[in-house]
Amino acid sequence: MSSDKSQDTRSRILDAAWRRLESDDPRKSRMGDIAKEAGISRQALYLHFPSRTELLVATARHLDEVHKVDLRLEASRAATNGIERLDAFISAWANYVPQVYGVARAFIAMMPTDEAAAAAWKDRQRAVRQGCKAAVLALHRDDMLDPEWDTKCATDWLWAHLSVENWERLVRECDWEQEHYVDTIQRIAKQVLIRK
Amino acid sequence: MSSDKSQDTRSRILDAAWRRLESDDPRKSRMGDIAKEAGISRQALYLHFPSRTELLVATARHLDEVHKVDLRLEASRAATNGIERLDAFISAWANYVPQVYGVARAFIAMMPTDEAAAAAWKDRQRAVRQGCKAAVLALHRDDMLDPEWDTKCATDWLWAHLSVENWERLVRECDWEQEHYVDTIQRIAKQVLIRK
DNA sequence: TTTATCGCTTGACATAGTGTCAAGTTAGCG
DNA sequence: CGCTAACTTGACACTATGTCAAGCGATAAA
Repeated sequence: MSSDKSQDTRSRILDAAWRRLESDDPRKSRMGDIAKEAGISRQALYLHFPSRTELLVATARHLDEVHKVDLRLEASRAATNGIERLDAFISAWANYVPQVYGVARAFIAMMPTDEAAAAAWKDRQRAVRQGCKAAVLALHRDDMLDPEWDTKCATDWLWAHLSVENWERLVRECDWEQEHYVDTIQRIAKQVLIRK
Repeated sequence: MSSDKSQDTRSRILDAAWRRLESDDPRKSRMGDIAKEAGISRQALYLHFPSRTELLVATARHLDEVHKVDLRLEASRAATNGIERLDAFISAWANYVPQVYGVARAFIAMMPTDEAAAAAWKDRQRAVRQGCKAAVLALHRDDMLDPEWDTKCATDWLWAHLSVENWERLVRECDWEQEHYVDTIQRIAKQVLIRK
């Protein structure tokens, strides 16, 4: 199960999946396409992953590890005050989005039909929401949260505002520069959440 | 082509499609399900609509007519100043979203795979964006647009903020009351777009 | 040197949903 | 009576996922 060769192939599959999902035509990310990209047969894929959903979940986790998401988000927890923390969290997450975009899109596409994919994606979303909540609570502790908001709704809004779909719309469809996106979202978040 | 009976069946199909898309389990909106709901055979559907995509497009247009979207959005154009216009447009659109949600979700689900569905949905989106643009330009004419923004980016942001996905997240997933959603989005839009 | 096992291949097949095709039925109408 | 429009039934092609079975080659253990 965990021989060198098997592990090596597994990595090649995950890389191949990522490459296809990130490519020009992400519709060419069927099991056969990914297998071909990895240089193995379609059936061999199923020897490593029981389903497309599981493969995508593994690919997402793989990306998390490669890009050390934990560390990135950790940094925002180190901020000394609520505002810095908000900025740091937004910057950390918003700059990770472009790198998981391919995988995210695949999950979003599968959600309506695939129960398991929907669950996996929601789970990841929950983690982001957790970060939003922490940022909002930090603001609240500093008595910096605009009294128009309760912490629950503020978290909801921030989370929605940081969604992959929002990023997709602004950066991919409206051609915002990534940097402009991050700056603008930070500015708006502060403007909306922080007491005047 | 335009006999009474044929037109009547067509309406029944559109109603049936809408009902299924809006139902508890919208995955049960396959061609067979919709046909059954309309009380005809699956094949008869294809006598009226050449494809599922075309059926959805027709359903969306049907809803637009039934709910008189043109009139609703017209009202926002009558506002005397930019701020009123922004409020009116947001209220008009945001209160229409719940009624097209089922159809919207179906389009969103088909987008990644179906070229024609993607085009049709983007076309509808363009219309909303047009409304956003008009509202932003009205603000700009009143010299009320925050100088942080140029009109293009302000339009982009407002459009993203009013997306169906955003509504879905806040109202369906986070359990906001529709009224609370509308009020909050209006408040934020003003806070973000209007010069201090 | 034989034997077993692991990782993989090839090819056939089940399933679900869309869309096509062909032949037949039924109701209304001149 | 016979025509036509609207619809039915049933078979089929296609695509993508996922399953199953048989076989093959290299490596490692007896």
